[in-house]
Amino acid sequence: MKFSRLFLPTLKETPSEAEVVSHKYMLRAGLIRKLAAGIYSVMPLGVRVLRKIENIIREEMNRAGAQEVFLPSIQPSELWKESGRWDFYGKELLRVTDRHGREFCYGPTAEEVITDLVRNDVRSYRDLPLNLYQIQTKFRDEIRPRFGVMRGREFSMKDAYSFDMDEEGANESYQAMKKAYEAIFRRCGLRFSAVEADTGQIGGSSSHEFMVLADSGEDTIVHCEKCGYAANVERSRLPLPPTPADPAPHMAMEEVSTPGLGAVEDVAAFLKRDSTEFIKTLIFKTGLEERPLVAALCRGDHGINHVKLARAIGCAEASLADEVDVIKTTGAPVGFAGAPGLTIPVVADNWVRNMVNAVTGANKVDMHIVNINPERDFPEGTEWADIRQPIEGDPCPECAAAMGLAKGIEVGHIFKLGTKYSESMRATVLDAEGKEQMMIMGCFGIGVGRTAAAAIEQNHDEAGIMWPLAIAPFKVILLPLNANDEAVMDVAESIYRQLDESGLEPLIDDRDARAGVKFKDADLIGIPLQVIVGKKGVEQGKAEIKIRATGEKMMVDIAETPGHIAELVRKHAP
RNA sequence: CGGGGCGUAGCGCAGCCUGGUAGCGCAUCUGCUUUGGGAGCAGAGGGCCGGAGGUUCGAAUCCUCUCGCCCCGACCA
Repeated sequence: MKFSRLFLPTLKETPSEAEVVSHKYMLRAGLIRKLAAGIYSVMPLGVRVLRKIENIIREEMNRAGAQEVFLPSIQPSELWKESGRWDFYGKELLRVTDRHGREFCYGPTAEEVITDLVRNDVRSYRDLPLNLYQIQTKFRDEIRPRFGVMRGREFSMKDAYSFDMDEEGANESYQAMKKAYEAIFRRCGLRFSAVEADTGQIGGSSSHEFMVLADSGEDTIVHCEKCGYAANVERSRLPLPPTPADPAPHMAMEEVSTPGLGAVEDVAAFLKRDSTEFIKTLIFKTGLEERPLVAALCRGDHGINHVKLARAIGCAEASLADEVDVIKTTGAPVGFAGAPGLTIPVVADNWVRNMVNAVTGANKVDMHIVNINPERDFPEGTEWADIRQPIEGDPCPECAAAMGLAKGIEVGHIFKLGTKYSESMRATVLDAEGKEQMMIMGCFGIGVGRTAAAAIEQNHDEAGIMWPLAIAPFKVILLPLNANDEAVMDVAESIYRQLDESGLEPLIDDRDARAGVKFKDADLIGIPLQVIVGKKGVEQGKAEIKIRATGEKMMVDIAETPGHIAELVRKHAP
């Protein structure tokens, strides 16, 4: 491909809307342009990257026995009403009405459509297992799209759905997908972690998220260097705290005045106690009728994880109560709540249980209690659970080694769905005895554009993108520095032809531009290998090869350049 | 949804407070020079100042409404 013919408008300056690196470079390198909030056009260079990723996905999905289909993006409301999600999905579902007044939605996912397809055409256990996937545009009307294609509203996603006769088969399908995903992201050249994840509203027994490790990630994960355990914080398991070998004797509770001090840190400083000796009491709304408000407790230096709490309570979503509810339930303004005397249900984090002579709120303005001992002083019926946010250095649930925290970008998510959709939509097959059985389903997604963005987050420098070879839009860029010098152009073109014939996907910067411009653009768009052809080099029969990611440069004989490139491609291909 | 910010040429911005009919840098086009890290000089094109209404002799500028975009926040007691 000739640079002069390529629709590749690069930008010297970053458009003001971009905040994160991947977004900035995707705009500057001419990969995407914004049309509306969270909606982007993909330009030729961007399309080449997406196709690379898609093809890796296809190869690995096919290898894992899945078959590609292509489902409609516009889906009738009837199916969504049948699954119960027409009402449940809320405002993220973009609803449209056709000229006859029939309701449709733009598919944010395709469980309904695929389940409908399969239930109509699969009748026998002999047809299972079945795994169907597609790469399709999805639309989710996010409250706040941001970071370019990282959290867009319209985006391309690979979604796969597995159908099995029984649990065992479903597990096999799940494991096959997990293996395929690992292969996909490895081949894309990404550093990633498959972490245990929350199943959220979808339910089911297990779920893994594939996280590309990057500081700009929106998700936090805990991971153990020693044994490899890794989980989304929302799903993190924390072991019980060590029992103190020689606990101090329990002293009598006592109220102390803490005028105007509600926050743990302030009270701790005032009482000259460590925040680890505090018990924090938070009031949450549950949305449940039988217990609309719940008190959640954790150690002073810990935090409550809302998702873990919601799971412990058994509600859809737990959010902090407002001031009015706090006063109503505790009798004191925000900052002075404590478990003793509370009449609402109390859920306490496991790490609070064996605290001794701790400090907590007294449910009175400007008062705290010292020497509280949970087993002795907490209300009858207090529930104990793992509801807190992990912190750096927490022990691993598998091997007890200290764990670390990291930020990640969720590029893939795999779920065991169980019979959620096969039940609501009556997707059954006949087993060997001729009895109807619910199909056991799984679903598996990969964000294609997000994978590209994540690759940039992980592979860039001040000059621009450094594409991993496997997903680079071109593998090599030729930079003839003197477009007017026939000898230089001849050499560059001859190398270009040879690379092209070897399938090495070269791009040649044939523009009549200054060397600096070509270097800057080449670095920005991040082609992994650069071949620099200059006047002096040509006179000596040499060309220069530069590896974008490392900056490594080497002078090679012109005749041997294509061979060298081929060798480098072979060596650096993951 | 709440809060903050911004809409002026393809991109980055100034002008607005204190109304007088739009400017800078980059990019684009032409010519000459230059040519291994975003060249220099000379010239040129390109904007109903997001939109609507109002105030005024006169509005990018003041007022009202509206649309769009970006960022922050779901309260850690």
